[in-house]
Amino acid sequence: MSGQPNYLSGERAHSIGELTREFGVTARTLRFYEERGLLRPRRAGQRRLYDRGDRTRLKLILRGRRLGFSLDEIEEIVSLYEAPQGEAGQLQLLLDRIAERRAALEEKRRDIAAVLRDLARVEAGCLERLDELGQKSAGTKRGGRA
Amino acid sequence: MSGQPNYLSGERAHSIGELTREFGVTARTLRFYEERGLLRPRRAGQRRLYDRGDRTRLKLILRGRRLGFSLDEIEEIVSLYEAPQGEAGQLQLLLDRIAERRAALEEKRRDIAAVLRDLARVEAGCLERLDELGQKSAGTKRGGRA
DNA sequence: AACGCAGTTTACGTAAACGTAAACTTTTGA
DNA sequence: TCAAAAGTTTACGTTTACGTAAACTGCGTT
Repeated sequence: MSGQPNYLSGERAHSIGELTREFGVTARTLRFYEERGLLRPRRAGQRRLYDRGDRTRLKLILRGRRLGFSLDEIEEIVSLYEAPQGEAGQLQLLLDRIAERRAALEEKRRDIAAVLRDLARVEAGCLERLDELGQKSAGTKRGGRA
Repeated sequence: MSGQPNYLSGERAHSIGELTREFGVTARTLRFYEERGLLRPRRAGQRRLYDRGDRTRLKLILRGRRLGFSLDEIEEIVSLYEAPQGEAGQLQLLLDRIAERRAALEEKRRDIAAVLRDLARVEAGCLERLDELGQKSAGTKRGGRA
């Protein structure tokens, strides 16, 4: 528990190259996210330095991306995590926005469940059909078990 | 159970305008999906006629879209549902593709769970803070309960 | 000194998924 | 019958999320 800011604490900051390898994104992507205001790494001269907070943000961003959110939406979501502890009105607004996001996520969850269910049905049909074929083949070519 | 094709059965086919209203998409979108091969409504002269099958496909497409899949991925998913009942090799391939899709969906599911968990944490912090404010306000201005 | 490597800015290019406008035909209600 | 409404094709425009290329800087080798 030191009051030191991140860049003075034990953990090393990472170069852009390290980040690209760790997260499987290109440097262009990281710079683009910065340009969009989604990331704000500090600098050592020109070079960007990404600390733990930046990596956390990036994880959130990529999670949102995998879920098909636009960068605008991602920005909104990420901003929820870093809300400024305002007064009652602000807090209520924040709660409302959280509720909205939750609703969107739960729709996605239902969609996923539906697709998974359908896939399971197709798979079952597939296996059944394979089983039939197996039977036939077993009758036709004398053994069955190779 | 009639052997009749859809367009001879009881249910009416729908115009493009009806579809746009039912699903909240533009006609442009429906034509675009057709151009991409995702939909194949039959025609009465020039006009498109969408039957039950087309509406089912559209539902699948929109579900995929909400989940952030590209139209290419959606095409792949939808094609899984209408696989041609091939022989063993084909079936195995189909099973493999189903497994891939399932994996992708389950990653999304985990991502959703993670975001929901984080949102719940932020929400809890929010409520706690609101509670504190409520206490203070209650002490300050004599009543508390409005 | 020269080189290569990682990083930087600037700027134009691109694929996906439609939006929008024009010009035309077909349906349909008054 | 005739004008509005709905639908059609064709074609260019737009936004998002980066890709790609050029030209430059600083640093550690060799």
